[in-house]
Amino acid sequence: MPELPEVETVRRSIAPVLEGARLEDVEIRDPRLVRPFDPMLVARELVGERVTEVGRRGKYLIVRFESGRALLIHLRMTGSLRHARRGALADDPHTRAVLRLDNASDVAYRDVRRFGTWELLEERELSPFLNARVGPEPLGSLTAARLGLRLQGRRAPLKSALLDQRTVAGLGNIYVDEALWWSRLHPLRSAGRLDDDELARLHRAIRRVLRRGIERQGSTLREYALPDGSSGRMQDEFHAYGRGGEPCDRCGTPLQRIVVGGRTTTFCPRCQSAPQSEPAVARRAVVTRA
DNA sequence: CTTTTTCCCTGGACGC
DNA sequence: TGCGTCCAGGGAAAAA
Repeated sequence: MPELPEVETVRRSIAPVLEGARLEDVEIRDPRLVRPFDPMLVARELVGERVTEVGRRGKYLIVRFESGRALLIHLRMTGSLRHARRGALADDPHTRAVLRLDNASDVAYRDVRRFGTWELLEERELSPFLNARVGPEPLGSLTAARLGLRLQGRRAPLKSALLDQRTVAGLGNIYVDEALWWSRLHPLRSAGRLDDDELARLHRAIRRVLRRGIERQGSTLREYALPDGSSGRMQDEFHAYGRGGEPCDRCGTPLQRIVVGGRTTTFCPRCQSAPQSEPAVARRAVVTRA
């Protein structure tokens, strides 16, 4: 599942390919990708554009063009970008769109589950679009105090608040579970009730797991791959995600698997204990044996 | 306003 | 071998 480290890895790999290139042809095979717009019209708008910069905001890839317009690519669950010589990726049944570049190569968009989206925005639309959906960049100027302000007054479970992209940009199920494990915070803690020390731990842990994720070029579980088809290696360093029933790397207690806000959540019931003051929250949780 | 629920989508794993 | 069922989950939209 592409989260901030995966999207940033894709950005870094694909930027040198796209920047300066002109789109000679654009084929949008899956109309769902650009819904509710007409794929033929979107493709026609893109042809002839020259890429000036490939950026990222949260989990959005931002392909900027000379005209000032921008193509926002969201990979959602199983989306990926591949780069190869012309025509090499055309036969893949999961290729949903192809950008033909003027340097004799193609960038193909693959997406098995078709949740991904492409949005072509005018220059003036870009900031409003992103600001309405995405909070501060955790590897940017986010401080523990600012994180505290984002969580202030929120009664939702900490896990749910962190998955909300407006709280902090770019976290998904994997990196939230990892950050909560590192910060020793229970996923069902009320989001607005962390003290300063806990906020500092959480802030540090979020930055730690995201930085490490980028260093390891993301986590490859099934579909995620770099544009050259290679895999990330962060999955080898998971302490919580997907490890229900396995011993905690800190204390040996079996990790527990629960569902929070419809998302599978794995944590250490000993290291990440809920405080006495919030028993009602813990009791409401749906707990299943790992 | 906030929070929760439903829906979208495919393919791999699993039970029989 | 095949079929049915469950599960993975980001985020928009609807419901509460």
